[in-house]
Amino acid sequence: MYTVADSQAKTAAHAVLAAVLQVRDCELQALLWQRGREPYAGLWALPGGVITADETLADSVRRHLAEKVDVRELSHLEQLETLSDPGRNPARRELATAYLGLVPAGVDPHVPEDTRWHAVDDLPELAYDHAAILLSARERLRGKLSYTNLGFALAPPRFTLAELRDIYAAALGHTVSATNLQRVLLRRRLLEDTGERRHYGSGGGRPAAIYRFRSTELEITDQFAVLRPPTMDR
Amino acid sequence: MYTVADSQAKTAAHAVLAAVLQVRDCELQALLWQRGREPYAGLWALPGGVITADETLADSVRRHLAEKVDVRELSHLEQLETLSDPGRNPARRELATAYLGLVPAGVDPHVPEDTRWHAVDDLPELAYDHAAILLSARERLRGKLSYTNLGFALAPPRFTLAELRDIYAAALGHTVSATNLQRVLLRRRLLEDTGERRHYGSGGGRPAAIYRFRSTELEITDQFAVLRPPTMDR
DNA sequence: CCAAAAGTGTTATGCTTACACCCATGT
DNA sequence: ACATGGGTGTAAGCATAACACTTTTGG
Repeated sequence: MYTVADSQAKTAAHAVLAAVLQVRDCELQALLWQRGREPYAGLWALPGGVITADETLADSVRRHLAEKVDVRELSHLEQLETLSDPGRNPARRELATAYLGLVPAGVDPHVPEDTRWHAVDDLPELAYDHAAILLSARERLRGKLSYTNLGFALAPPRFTLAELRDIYAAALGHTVSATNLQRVLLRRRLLEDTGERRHYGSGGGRPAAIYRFRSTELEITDQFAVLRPPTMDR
Repeated sequence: MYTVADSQAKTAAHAVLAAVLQVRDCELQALLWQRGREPYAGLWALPGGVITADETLADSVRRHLAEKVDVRELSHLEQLETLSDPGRNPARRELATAYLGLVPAGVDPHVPEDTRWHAVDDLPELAYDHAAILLSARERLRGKLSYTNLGFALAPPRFTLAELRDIYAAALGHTVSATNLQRVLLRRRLLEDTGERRHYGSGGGRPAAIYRFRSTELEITDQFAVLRPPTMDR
């Protein structure tokens, strides 16, 4: 026989979680908050919470994130996967749908006391299954940086190629050549030159052209290179 | 105040749906069942149903599919996305997590009366948002055929290259050259020669070598060609 | 004039498609 | 012998990485 408390616990059984990533100080960092109470008191967790009866999952993520970071700063939000292991939450049965959120470099949202940015390469101990979610979020980001225009979501509105190289290098986790990055992104027509010029580092040097992304909607820019259709048909 | 009926209705608010695909008659086909009652009576729908309190989503898909098709035939099952639009089900609030299931060519599972295979290129009218789910399942399949070894899940245990070409062509929706398919899959070491030989078509001709996939676990075989790390570091 | 940073030209490489040609078998 | 389909050799195309070299500024 169910009690009212049971029924409410059951209705609250779907949560959302957000892996919010930003390139800060030339590192890929994630937004985490420190749990105050059990379970996992003191450990760090992804922001999120339970959904209400009349909102979509994406709306719910935005609503919960609003407490942590100004949601207008979110340049991209996409669903990752839904976790359903009955034992993932020791307290009660809870499904959780994970999202990837991105914040452009350069902005520094005001975050609450218990919340902090952490380098994804040097994470503290995380609660629940959040560490695995965060790493899969990074994998998704790395993949999409390569075959879509998702860079727009990590880059500021305008940038030099050296700045963009640093952002890509931080997100991808390996060095990136500004020379080759420029050619790839220009040939694919992801970038356009604004005509402005700016200095990057401290010393002298030739001023860099300032670019912007041509589109801020996600587009697939490079269909998988393998097994593509013959050029004649289709 | 909640009643027991309410609480059960609420706990039943998470469903699973499966887009089960197989190459049949050189076409990519999907398993659909025809709804008997409202809403959407007479329209075709993806198999699925609500989850129970103690199963994972993947287990639930397998359980619901067991009524439609022998689950031992399923060569692959992966999660697609979770749909959450409050209006997607007119009767009640219901989240649904969609899965992609694959059945190898050659087997012909016994299916119930109300269930039939339909060519994905020539679908009947589908209930709910199932048409969009089915098309996104096909996109996922097409992508993964290109950069993983997922072909193992569509191919029979042993096959000639001509047979494999027909399977890839049906799934990808464009012609595929057996010559080039062989070279790509052999160089990536996805296939191995069993040493056996067999005739493919009706007439004469040189007998074809019989191959099998080296692995039947999903593996990423071609990291994105673009923006890969420099060969020196990492 | 020199250092520093940006950007271009050029070459090398790897993977792919396209296609001609050789191979093995049945009738 | 010849038709039929299987398989290999080879050339061409394309996108990328690598790197030398030129350009443009500040001091």
